[in-house]
Amino acid sequence: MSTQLSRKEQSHERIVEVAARAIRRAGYRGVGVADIMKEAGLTHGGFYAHFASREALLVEAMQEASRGNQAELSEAMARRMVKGHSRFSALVWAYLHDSHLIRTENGCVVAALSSEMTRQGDVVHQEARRRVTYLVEFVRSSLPQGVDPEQAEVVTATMVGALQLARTLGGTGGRNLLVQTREALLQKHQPDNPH
Amino acid sequence: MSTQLSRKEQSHERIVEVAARAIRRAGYRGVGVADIMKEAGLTHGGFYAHFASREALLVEAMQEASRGNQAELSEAMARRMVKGHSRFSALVWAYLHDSHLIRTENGCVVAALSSEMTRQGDVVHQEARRRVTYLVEFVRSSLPQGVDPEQAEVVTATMVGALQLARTLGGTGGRNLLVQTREALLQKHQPDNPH
DNA sequence: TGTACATCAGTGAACGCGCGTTCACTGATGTAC
DNA sequence: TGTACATCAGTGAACGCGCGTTCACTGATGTAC
Repeated sequence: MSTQLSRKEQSHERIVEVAARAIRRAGYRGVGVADIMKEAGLTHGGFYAHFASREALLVEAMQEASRGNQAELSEAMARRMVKGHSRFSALVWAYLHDSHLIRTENGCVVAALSSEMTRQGDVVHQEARRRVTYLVEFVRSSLPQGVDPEQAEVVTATMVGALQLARTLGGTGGRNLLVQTREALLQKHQPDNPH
Repeated sequence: MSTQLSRKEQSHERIVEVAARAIRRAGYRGVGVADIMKEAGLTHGGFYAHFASREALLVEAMQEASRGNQAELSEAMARRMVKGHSRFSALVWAYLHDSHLIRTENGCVVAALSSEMTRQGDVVHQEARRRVTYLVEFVRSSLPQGVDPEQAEVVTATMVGALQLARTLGGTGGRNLLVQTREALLQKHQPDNPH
């Protein structure tokens, strides 16, 4: 597994990781070729030895962001499940945690970009569809037993929407919105067991 | 009420109406000074006789978009209420109607822009907060009697999120997501009366 | 072990284009007498 | 009613800047013998 990465592969990975953060912090438009390369410790001229176009980077950045966030979510959920939370409760608390109000660059790529997704070129939009589907399936796999699996779409929409509205409101209003959303989701899908 | 508008005021209104559609179709970045002026039948040079800056136009465009969409929503709801729908059912059907999957330029400005709102300058972000609050209050005023008014935030988040995910998915997947969201909202908040 | 050459990753200047903003000017409308 | 002038809305050229993309070149690493 300890695959040796060539110098070029290391650079490539570094660029994608930087872009995966930038795309969630600043949106599609906030990802500039020169800025990304600079933050990765390189100069912009070398970019096209790594990617066919800026769009190609955006696609890789979305994949990397999704992968990274999924890993963080899973870890945070595992910590909560150890403490007795159900998988669903752990998901709701991890996804709608107050920390995501400010630190968007490590957060959910769908929540960070959803209203811009339909305005991108074909390849980016197609990757966006995959990221949405992936998130919905992750939510589905975390629903409590006995809950209709078709609820996954609605739960996902609620969490994504709540995060966005809370971020826009910010401050107390934003935190309150998260509180209410967590309570509503947990009450609806496991009313007897708050954990 | 039939206020006579001066020639300049008429132009101003036309520009804002064009921008209110453009901002929902193409996002903040999709609103270019030259394009908007052209679509309003003017040339770009005259822009700064109407607005202090592009940002000032964005603020007015958001207000106009919100006002216009609110009017359309209310009309659509009234038509459904005449047919026996409850106010809440009418809201859910009007807001999550399939037609909003494609025609975004007349749709909800919050759904069209939410993931970009936090990345705008202060004045635009501030107006965005107002638009979110306004939408939440509209939803609150449409909740069925007996439902906790604090559910307004969650319902709004669900509707906004669902519209965005459905738009990204598009086609059958998008329409299915809307169907499931409508059913879930109606079942949760008025389980006995499907209307 | 050392030398000559090829390959490779990255550099930095330059190009072209779009876009927000400015400004001197024009043509139409309104006003004074 | 007509003439002279002022005001006003809009025009279009130009400026400056950012940004995606290209390309000739450099310096380091790897390879052949």
